[in-house]
Amino acid sequence: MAKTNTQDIPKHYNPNVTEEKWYKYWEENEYFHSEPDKREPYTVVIPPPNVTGVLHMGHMLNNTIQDVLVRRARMLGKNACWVPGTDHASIATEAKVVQKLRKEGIKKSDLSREEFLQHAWNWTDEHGGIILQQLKKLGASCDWQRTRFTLEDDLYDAVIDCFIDLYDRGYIYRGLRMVNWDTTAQTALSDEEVIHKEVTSRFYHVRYRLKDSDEHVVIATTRPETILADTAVCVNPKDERFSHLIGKTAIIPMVNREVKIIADDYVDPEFGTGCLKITPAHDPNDYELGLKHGLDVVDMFNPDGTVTDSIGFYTGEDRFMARKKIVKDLEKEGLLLKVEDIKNSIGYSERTDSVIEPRLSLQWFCRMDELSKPALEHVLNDEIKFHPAKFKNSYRNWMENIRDWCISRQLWWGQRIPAWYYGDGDDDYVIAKTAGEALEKAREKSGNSRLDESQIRQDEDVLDTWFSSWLWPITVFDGFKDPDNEDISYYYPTDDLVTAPEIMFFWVARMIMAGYAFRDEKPFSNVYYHGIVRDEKRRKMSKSLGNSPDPLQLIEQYGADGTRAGMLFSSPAGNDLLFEESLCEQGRNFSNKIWNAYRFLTMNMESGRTYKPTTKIDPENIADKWMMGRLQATLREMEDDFSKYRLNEALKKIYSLIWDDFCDWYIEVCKADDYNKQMPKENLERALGIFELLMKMLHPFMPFITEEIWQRIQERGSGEALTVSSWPEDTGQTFDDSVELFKTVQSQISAVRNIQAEMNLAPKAPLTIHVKPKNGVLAGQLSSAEWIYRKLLPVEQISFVIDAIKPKASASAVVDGSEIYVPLEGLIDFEKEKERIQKEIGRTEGFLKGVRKKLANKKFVENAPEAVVEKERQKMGDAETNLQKLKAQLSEFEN
RNA sequence: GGGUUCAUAGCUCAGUUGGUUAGAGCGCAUCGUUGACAUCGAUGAGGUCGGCAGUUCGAAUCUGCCUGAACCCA
Repeated sequence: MAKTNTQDIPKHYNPNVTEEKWYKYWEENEYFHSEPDKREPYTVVIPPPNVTGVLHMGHMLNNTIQDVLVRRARMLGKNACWVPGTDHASIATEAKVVQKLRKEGIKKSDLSREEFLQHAWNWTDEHGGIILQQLKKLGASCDWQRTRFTLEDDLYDAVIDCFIDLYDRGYIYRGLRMVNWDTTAQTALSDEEVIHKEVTSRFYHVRYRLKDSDEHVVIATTRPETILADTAVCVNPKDERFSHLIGKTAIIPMVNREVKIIADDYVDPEFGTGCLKITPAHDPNDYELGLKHGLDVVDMFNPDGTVTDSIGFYTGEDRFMARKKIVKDLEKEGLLLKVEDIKNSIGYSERTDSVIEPRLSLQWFCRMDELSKPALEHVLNDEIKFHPAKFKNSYRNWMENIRDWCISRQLWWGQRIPAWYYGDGDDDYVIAKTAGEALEKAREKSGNSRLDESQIRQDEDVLDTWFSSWLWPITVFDGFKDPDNEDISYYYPTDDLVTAPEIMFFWVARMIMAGYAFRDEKPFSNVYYHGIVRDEKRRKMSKSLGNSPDPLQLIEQYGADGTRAGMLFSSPAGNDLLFEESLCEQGRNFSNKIWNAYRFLTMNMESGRTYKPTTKIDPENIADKWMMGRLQATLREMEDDFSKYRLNEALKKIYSLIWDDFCDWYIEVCKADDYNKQMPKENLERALGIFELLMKMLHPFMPFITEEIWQRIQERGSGEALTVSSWPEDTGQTFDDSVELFKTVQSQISAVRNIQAEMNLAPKAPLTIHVKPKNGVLAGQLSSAEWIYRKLLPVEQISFVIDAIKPKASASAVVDGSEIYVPLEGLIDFEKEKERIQKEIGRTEGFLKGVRKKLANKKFVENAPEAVVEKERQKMGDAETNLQKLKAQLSEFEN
């Protein structure tokens, strides 16, 4: 039963108290916890945020969307399970720990692996997972009992098992390759972790002398320091300028190394000087050429990007300092001929932002050719659907040109590669889960049965974090440890994955590969890509730019509901979101509107009485039927929007239904006739019943205020929270006739209001209104709706007479064939009124012109479908009637 | 260089298979607080749908070219 007459409801809604209260209540009642049962499952795994991370705007958007989907599924009666968790983010976390230790005066190199990991775990235990607590503030309805971490024991083991399995299947190999080297983190990176940026560089033209000749060649390079590691000069064989030089010997400046001038089609004669310096150790293309032509490889950099002592110049200098120095030295020797600006693309580390150094090194790779096949096929055939579908194109493009994945990282924070070495040969290793197993295998492979544990050593490196994240939909349900367990059998494949397009390759593609590789099944059915949150200048919001508001502060200021609504208002699937705080303000205002609608209803309750909300509408009341018809129509439209992941559209519809229809019209017509009286009890109970349905429809978007109102409307037991209630039923009712009639009444009332505004009438000045309906049927219907006019306009007198005559001094309007006269004796400004009507005539004539032109076109009448032509005729007829009436009204003033 | 996407009101965006006088929110303008809400209400002014051709009875919507922007991959 509804509580009665709550006088103490404040004028403004305060979300802070409510939100904390209800989140606690939901958690205590374990509404978000899921266990397998007979219901249909609905499963979402969270894109695990970085364990060291804090909530930023992107997380907020991402998790709001997931929460909307999950909450709606729960209300639809599905067994909703949203699994939260974090990943260990090896590079980022290790960098943070190293930095922290440095502040304490401890160098990583002074610590053993075990000691360092202890520090890292301490750090993680202390600071990690803050972000999960922050998600609660947002209202995220995750099953917290299922929280996982990619580096916890079970998930660690799964990654090792996965590595061993793929190795046994021939997908993993170790090889010397040119990799992307991050000199700050001092580790290899995958291609996906490199960000290419267009920059302006200096292009240095340098002269190389030729041996036993007065001639020379000129090369052009953006990296003059690597001259010291050159092992050839290359020209295009078709380039006549240089054909006589092929086979001759050039002398590398500074180091005076003698190198051959070779020929290869790879060289573009148009680019630079047409002579290319070849540095196989420090450029991927040069490396390929080196292999082809059997060139020496001279490595001149240490892992940290400083020059090695084997070169003899600039020893220990950073690569960029070495560049400055060699430029000076070359200039001194007269070998630097020219410097120009050039635009080129440079790779930067995604994590440390340092310039990637192509580096030849021995790394572990995962072959992608086979794994990618089913992953591509099942996206192209919509077994896994992308929303919006346009992302299938870039997915396909990437998949078809996929290259092997460098999975080893020269770090300690992560799953250690289960490779064990027993000798110095390239092949002297075994893959094993434990040292014991490794020893056994090593003895067998080496044929040396006397090998002991001290003679084998495990690979020092760990695996790429994404090599654990790609298993996430499987490992969160322990699908590796126990492939047939109840959880994974029930929840897998999951339903929806919500993420940003920027990690399609990092994660989505690889999860799909893992799904088919390890369970022969997709990991999820739908991928919903949302946009990137940008500021008003279209810049991506980031901490370093300082252009991102603090999400928690937004929640503090506008409420989680307001903030969620603000984010969703402008986030169509796949499009970037230009975030403005005013959107959250709009969300907050909406909360307040709802609050006050409820406040108003309670003010109409008599103390001591009980009110039973009902959804049974009064069949005699067109406003009731209209409201219910609108509600049912919106329900169906939202259904359609959800099926297309158009969450912002669904939100806008329920927003408009509550604000425009329910508050501005329905509650208004429910009010008592007399301002001093209270709303009739039946009206109030029906309004409350509709209010409850509206709260259900809004709940996935704004969970807190809806729960608050829901709990205020009636006393509820612990199983009756809105969060676990059911989504409104589609009754199939449309009430078409009532909806149409009510809309007619609405437009007539608007027309009168327009007269009030344009004639500068006081809003409450009593009016006499003569309505001249366009036909007798309508006259009867409108008469029965007279009470609505009286509620919404300051009506003194109103009539609905089919042969009404326009009083002399009156303002008038034509609404869809019906006329409205408002006598304004003494108040009317004739010029203004003429202007009003003239404007309307102009509008109607413009419209008529278009329609007539269409109908005058023989080809249109002959070719267009009959229904379309008929519609045009109808429009023409209506417009002609309206126009004629308007002209008659105007002529009244001419006499 | 290869690929993808986009261009609609001052701003942010809808406009789903071609038939609307092209819609919404914010912003703007005018008016309005004795009781639901000024975090509000009423009313209104803003667009030759980037440009040029074409297909069609009919184009914001389809095709081509041009201009401008963004993203991804090398």
